[in-house]
Order: sequence, then structure tokens, then C-alpha cells
Amino acid sequence: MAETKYWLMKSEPDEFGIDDLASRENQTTYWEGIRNYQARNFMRDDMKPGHKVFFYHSRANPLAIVGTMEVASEPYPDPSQFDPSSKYFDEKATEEKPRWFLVDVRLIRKFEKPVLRDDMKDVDELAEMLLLKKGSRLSIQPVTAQEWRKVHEMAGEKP
DNA sequence: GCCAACGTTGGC
DNA sequence: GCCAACGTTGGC
Repeated sequence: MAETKYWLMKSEPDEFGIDDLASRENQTTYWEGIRNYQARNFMRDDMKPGHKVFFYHSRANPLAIVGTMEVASEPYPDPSQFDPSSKYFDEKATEEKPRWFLVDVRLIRKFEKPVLRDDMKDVDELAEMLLLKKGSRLSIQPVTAQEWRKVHEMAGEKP
């Protein structure tokens, strides 16, 4: 049996929050605008359809994991890099040599009770989470199966 | 290929 | 809104 992989993706709710995802057709969107190589590499090389993803609200009040998604496509070039009118336009990217890749994600569920960053800090099982490390700003990060379970437990949800 | 200057992220 | 911690860029 293939091992399920878990991830966490950040978004600022002022830009795109979980309610925006919920209102999209099929509750699916392309995760555009990632312009960090490490985060891109995760999407391009490691994410597979069916992988599970936490949706995290950054630069928000409250800071929290607000729900779950699943990867819903193979990686493909981020269209916004070719669009001069997009704020994510990258003049050094070409159709032949795209720089930026993304995947589609589909909402699994919005937590009735978001799991607050402040509460996660107090939990031993989450002490090693990248998200909680000082100075960590990676907007897409791997999550362990244990962390996946623990956060669901805190949310009062079945993993 | 070093590293100073600049730009960005994101908690606080 | 501030600013520390990072990442990237580009002159040399």
C-alpha cells in the first residue's frame, strides 16, 4: 500500500482564505503565486494526487489550521507566470522553460473549530512541526502522520 | 562564487 | 504596522 503523504499550505485569508476555496467550483483551485524554490519543488516533485493538506491561515487573526484539502492534480506550470497583468508575472519564465509549478487542491472540509497556533505551541507531539519553528517561513511544508492525527484530535475531527 | 544590498514573509 | 529572519539578486 502506498504511504499517504501529508502537507501544510499557508495562505493569507485577506488574499485567499478557506471560505474562498469553499465557494470555488468543485471547491477546487490552483495554488498560484508560489515564488519560492523550496515550496515549488515540493509541488513539482513530491506532491501526488490524493495527498492530504492542511490549510493554514497566515497573517491572520487567529493564526490557525482551518481545514483540510487534498491534492487534485499532477503538477503543471503556474499560468500566472506568463501573464503580464498578474502580480505573479515572471518575465524570466517562458512557456518552453517555465519556472513555477503548482498543483490543484480540493477542499476536504473546513474545521468547525480551527486549531489555533497558540494552542499547538503547547502540545508536545507538535514540538517538531516546521510551522512552529522560529524563523520558518516556508509556505508549503511536509507534515508527519503523527502531526496529522494530533491536529485532527485537537479539532475534534476524524482524520 | 562571494557577499552586500535589497525584497519578502509572517509572527507579534 | 514593525521588523527579524530569510531568500534572492547582481556587481565584482
